[in-house]
Amino acid sequence: MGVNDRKEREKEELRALILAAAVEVFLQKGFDNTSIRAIADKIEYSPTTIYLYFKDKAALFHAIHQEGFKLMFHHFGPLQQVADHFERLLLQGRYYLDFAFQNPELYDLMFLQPGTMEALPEDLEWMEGNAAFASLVQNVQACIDARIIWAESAEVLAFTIWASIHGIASLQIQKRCNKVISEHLKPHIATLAFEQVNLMLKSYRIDKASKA
Amino acid sequence: MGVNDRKEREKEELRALILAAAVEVFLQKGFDNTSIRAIADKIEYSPTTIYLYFKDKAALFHAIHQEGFKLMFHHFGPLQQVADHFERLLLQGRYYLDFAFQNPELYDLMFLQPGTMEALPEDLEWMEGNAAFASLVQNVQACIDARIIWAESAEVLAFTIWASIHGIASLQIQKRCNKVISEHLKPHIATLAFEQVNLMLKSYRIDKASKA
DNA sequence: CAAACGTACTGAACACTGTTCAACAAAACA
DNA sequence: TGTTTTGTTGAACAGTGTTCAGTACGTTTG
Repeated sequence: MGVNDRKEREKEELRALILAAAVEVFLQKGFDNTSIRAIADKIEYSPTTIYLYFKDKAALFHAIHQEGFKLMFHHFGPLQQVADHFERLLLQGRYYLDFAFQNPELYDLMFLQPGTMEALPEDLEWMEGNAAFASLVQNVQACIDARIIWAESAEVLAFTIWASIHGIASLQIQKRCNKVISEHLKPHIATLAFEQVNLMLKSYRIDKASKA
Repeated sequence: MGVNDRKEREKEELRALILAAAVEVFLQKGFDNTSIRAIADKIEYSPTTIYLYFKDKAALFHAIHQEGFKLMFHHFGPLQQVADHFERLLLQGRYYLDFAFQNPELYDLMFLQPGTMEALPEDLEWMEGNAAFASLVQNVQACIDARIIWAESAEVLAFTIWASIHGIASLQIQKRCNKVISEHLKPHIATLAFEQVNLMLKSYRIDKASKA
């Protein structure tokens, strides 16, 4: 049955085409101004066609949000080469912030838009988010096991770390930073953020002096 | 001219009526489902009338956001009675999180929705946010001056504190918490958040042992 | 008191949005 | 060749923010 194979391939291709166009429009015009009709126009198909490949607009945005996570995991790739546990944890924080600052619209969709969570397919788990958080917990646990840092619960500490870094990213992306911070500090927000991450993580570090 | 006075009073009253209805619909139906027509229906006026009192939907939401800040400042009221600088700073963190958890929709509008910032009247300053941040900076500065905590810059530390707490509030309100945190931790998110605030603030405290 | 004015208000319309459904054309199969 | 399946779409529905010409009423003036 070579015919069915080809048809399935073509279906996959059109789905990918729609998704690519959706990402493009989304990154160009932002969340609120991304309409089904605009996406359809871009690929020269009828708006109705999109509904044959995605249940509704929420499902389409969920697919975009998945692309965002793919990109983020790709961004995290180099971490696997870092052997030192604490260094790896530090870097993950930096890479996370890097990703947020470099892809504000995607970060918004992944971690800020509430709709993205409400539209999880069939109320299943948030796989992408869980995977990302699990990798953070794992890195924290490695530090605890190696007695580099101390914490009662790796999960709680990981959540704390995540919240702090996310807070900076969120304030920046949702434009609360620039309205509040002094003019002379604005160019250094990214630097400040990194220093903050370092400082926070190091405050959990077991003091080597107290060991001796 | 008693007539003009009365007219101005009536105009003010209708504006207040529209705003109250807008807040009510907003708190009931959420940001996305608050339509001009729904607000107009509630007060039995034509949708067109609303545009005689508010330039557009963004201006109306800006007014709601102002109401939110009024409520928050009211929430902060008891702080003025707290004489101990460090205790006051701690409490401000708790009250801020309290406010966020108790008024998620308002917090969303005030600190998360990007539209709220883009629609500042005539690109002026973000007065409400600036005032709130200034009060935090002031409390931090008081702690620094009293040599309770150490920091190079009160503003930078205030920003760091704000970002951390906002991060927790943001993850909670935008529903990323419940999807990622273990089942047994969920009932304690608020508690965890408070402990996190305490821990973070205390890590900046000047160690009394090192003084001696 | 009656006519003119000013203004608070509105109905209808425009251009958009997401979404659905009956209709159609073309490809696949018999 | 005739039938069925499949991919695609135009038109429509209900909703959105917003505008503008028009109305109706309270106030001021002649």
